[in-house]
Amino acid sequence: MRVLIVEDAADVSEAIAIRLGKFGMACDVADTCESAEDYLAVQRYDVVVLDINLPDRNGTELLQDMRSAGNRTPVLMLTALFSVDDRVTALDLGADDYLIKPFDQRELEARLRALVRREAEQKSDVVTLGPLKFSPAGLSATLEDVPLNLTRREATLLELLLRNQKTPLSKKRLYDGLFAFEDADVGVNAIELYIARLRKKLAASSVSIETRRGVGYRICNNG
Amino acid sequence: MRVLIVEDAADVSEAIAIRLGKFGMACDVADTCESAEDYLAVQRYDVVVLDINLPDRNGTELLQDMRSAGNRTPVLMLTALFSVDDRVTALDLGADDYLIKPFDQRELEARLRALVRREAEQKSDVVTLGPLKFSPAGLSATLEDVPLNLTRREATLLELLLRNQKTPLSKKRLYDGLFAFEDADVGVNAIELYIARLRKKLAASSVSIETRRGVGYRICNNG
DNA sequence: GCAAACCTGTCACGAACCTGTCATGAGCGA
DNA sequence: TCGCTCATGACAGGTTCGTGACAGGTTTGC
Repeated sequence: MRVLIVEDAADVSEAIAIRLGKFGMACDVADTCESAEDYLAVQRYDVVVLDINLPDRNGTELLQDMRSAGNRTPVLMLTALFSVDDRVTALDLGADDYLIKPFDQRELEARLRALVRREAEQKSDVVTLGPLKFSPAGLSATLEDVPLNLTRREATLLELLLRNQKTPLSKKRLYDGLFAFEDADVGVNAIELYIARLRKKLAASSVSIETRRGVGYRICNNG
Repeated sequence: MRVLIVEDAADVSEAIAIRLGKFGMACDVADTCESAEDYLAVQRYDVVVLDINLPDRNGTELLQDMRSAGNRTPVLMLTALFSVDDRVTALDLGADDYLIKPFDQRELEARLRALVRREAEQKSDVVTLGPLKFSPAGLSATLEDVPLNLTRREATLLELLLRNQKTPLSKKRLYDGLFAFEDADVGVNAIELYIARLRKKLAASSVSIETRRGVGYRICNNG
């Protein structure tokens, strides 16, 4: 899951990012509306945490721009001053939830999960490919009903591949799904590594990951 | 098991919470419809105990909102004035059970367990895994018919694991099932501790708790 | 009321495992 | 054949997990 945190107080955003990171959420941090727009232009997020008070513009304006541009990503507003008016405005503009500072980190996490869950309720079902079953709920997979022991990264990668069986996924795309910007120094080679590790675990079955040189990877079943 | 108690009489809600707490249920208390909605937005509950008479709105309205928002959490209505009309209304709106004040605490417990059981489609009260039998009513378990001496927390954890044998449960999920919001400062490490303690008690049997690093825990029987 | 027993959760440290880099070699296309 | 992309084993570093010891709190029994 990928989260964009738009917040100018570095200490706050960092605390959030570290904490969410521990629960497997990939966090990017923007400290102005402008940089937030850059992030949003480049990357799809599962949810956005948006402070109202930002140095360059008001967070509600950013929200408004997002919505009028057709961006339906769930947004959680965050602010110290949240009058009833602000709150109504925010919700009317398309915010999905709000939280008043100071807030409890655990509550933030819970609300984010609730938002994402609401969004992902439909696609949380089990994905199947021949003898391979993947359950996003527990990040677990079985091959001919024998559990595969996948690590978190392996599971994420497998999910990406399974959800896009038609088209090969470029290494870039996989990379974006697997790592946040802050993992900036991770080499692209890491993707190859995880593909190799997945292949090893799938070796005994009819499911395989095929390479399209210069294009990407695709998972398929030759059963 | 996680319970939301919506009741404005503090003495009543507190009594319920303390009592249910002793049976390993993590209870959050809301004294208005509004705060109840906040809780519901943030946290998944196994069951809601809902008073009809609340200061801000009628409990049935809250119930109606929940159902129309697609929330299928079992609800037990609670009230002093329960005419047949009220009762019919409540059930029509999607309440799963009702109880007339004053009521016996033990009856409340029993009904809550029944509701949750119905939801989990458990035929019998007792959950079994190989030589391990768990009875939620008394929070007691036996291993090869020898009683295991479980503490409240251990028993709650075991129940969570047993009711979700298919998918590994994340530490976060276990945490949410074990602790209420008011236990806010408990560290995540506590989960590891209780897992260790449970393992010790299960050591002599074929039942074990496996770790999925970075993903969660799962109980299974290697008999 | 008091004391003993027990439950609960923190801390700290070591072990186990995951993660990503590097380096080397294979495979493919031109 | 050359140059590139990809595959994969080995390894270091970091993170997550397991567990013993302990302090504070609660329950139990007297």
